[in-house]
Amino acid sequence: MLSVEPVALPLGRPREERADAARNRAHLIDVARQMVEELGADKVTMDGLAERAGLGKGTVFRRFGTRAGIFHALLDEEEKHFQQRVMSGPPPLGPGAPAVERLVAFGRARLDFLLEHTVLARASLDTGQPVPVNDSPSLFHVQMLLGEARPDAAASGTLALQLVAALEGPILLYLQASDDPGAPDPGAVGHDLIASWQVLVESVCQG
Amino acid sequence: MLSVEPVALPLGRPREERADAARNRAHLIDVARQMVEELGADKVTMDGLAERAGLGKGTVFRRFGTRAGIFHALLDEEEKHFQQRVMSGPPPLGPGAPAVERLVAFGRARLDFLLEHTVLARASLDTGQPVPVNDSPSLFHVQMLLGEARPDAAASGTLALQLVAALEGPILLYLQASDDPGAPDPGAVGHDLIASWQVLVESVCQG
DNA sequence: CGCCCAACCGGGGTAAAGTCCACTTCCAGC
DNA sequence: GCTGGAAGTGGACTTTACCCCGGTTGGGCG
Repeated sequence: MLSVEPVALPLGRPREERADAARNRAHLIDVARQMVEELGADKVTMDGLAERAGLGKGTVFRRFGTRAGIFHALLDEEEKHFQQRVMSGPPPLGPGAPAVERLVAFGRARLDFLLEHTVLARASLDTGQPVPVNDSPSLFHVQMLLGEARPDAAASGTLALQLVAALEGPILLYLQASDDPGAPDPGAVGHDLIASWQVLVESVCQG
Repeated sequence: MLSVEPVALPLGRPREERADAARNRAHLIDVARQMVEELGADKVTMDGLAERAGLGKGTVFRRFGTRAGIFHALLDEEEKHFQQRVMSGPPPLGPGAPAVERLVAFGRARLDFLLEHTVLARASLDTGQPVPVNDSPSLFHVQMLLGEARPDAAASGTLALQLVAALEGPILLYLQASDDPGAPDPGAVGHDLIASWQVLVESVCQG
């Protein structure tokens, strides 16, 4: 008990990411984005990415854990901008409007976002382990607004989860991103999804 | 132009599945089910299944196309029973009750079903190509009932799609099937999902 | 009953995800 | 600066989904 604890831990975190590691991550993300738009997401391979980035395959896996992790990382950068708009942009998407209006606006924005990034969003899905609900800003946001508009119904949290599923499920799970003629125009489908999202939200909030 | 067409095609289909092929399919499904409950779905391998069934790997792929196809086939058999109950069972799940009540009952039954078959349902998901919406009896059924209860809102079809996503998404996409202690009890979550499904449906149908 | 050919079978081959571990590099504390 | 050890790196290795194609067989038809 005579020894002193080495107290001075700079942050609560175990450790910061090392400088070279951060540099490699940034570079990998760069190269990955480039490869996605050049070859399509399904042609992006771990070996390919490693080679083109001039790094070892082990490095790629250490940074992203899994193939889906790469696309998740790419999507995350876009998501940051999106979150920015939601949290501190102008109403009704940002704060300052009634909860119901914000929910409707959020749905519209979210659908636009997903439609624009369908490929990444789907590729970032990892069969095997589910989407971590805990750190989903979407769920958090919907839960909050719903708690404001319908405190009773929002209590258990599952309603918010179902609403998020209603919002994201059609694009992540069901809809084809098909290019073949005769397929429904994605723009039109997006429009319809926005309209029925509004019906859904206004109904639930006693519109 | 003198030759006569060989008209007598017994069915509109190109051809029936050959007898030995059908036998092999049945056998494979049998062995697969056995392996799933013995080893868990993620330990079921194409080679393993082939070997244990005493067949070639090529045969397995020819029959099921893809790894996910196996689980899809397994799930399909259960799904048949489920559909049976929905289409011709006693009300309110079967016909004979008002549309809203049938929707609520359908949600409850569907959630029970998915909770019971979570592993298969998730394993049958194929990253790469989305769930085919066209031949989804669930969507068809919800669309029908919704058209009965809210013809105006159901018109575009997207609302039904979103409701199905609200029903299946939480289990297929978001919820952990985790066994670790401290995790939410799946039974309790199921109960909550059923309750908020009811809120959702009754709201949309002007409850 | 035997012919014929499309459907079917088998299993070796390929590609890509993910694991492992010996080696290298960063950086906090002296 | 120097140094100890934690963090990071590379690439061979393993595993597995999925492709391919030469050989086999079921079953409609003459």
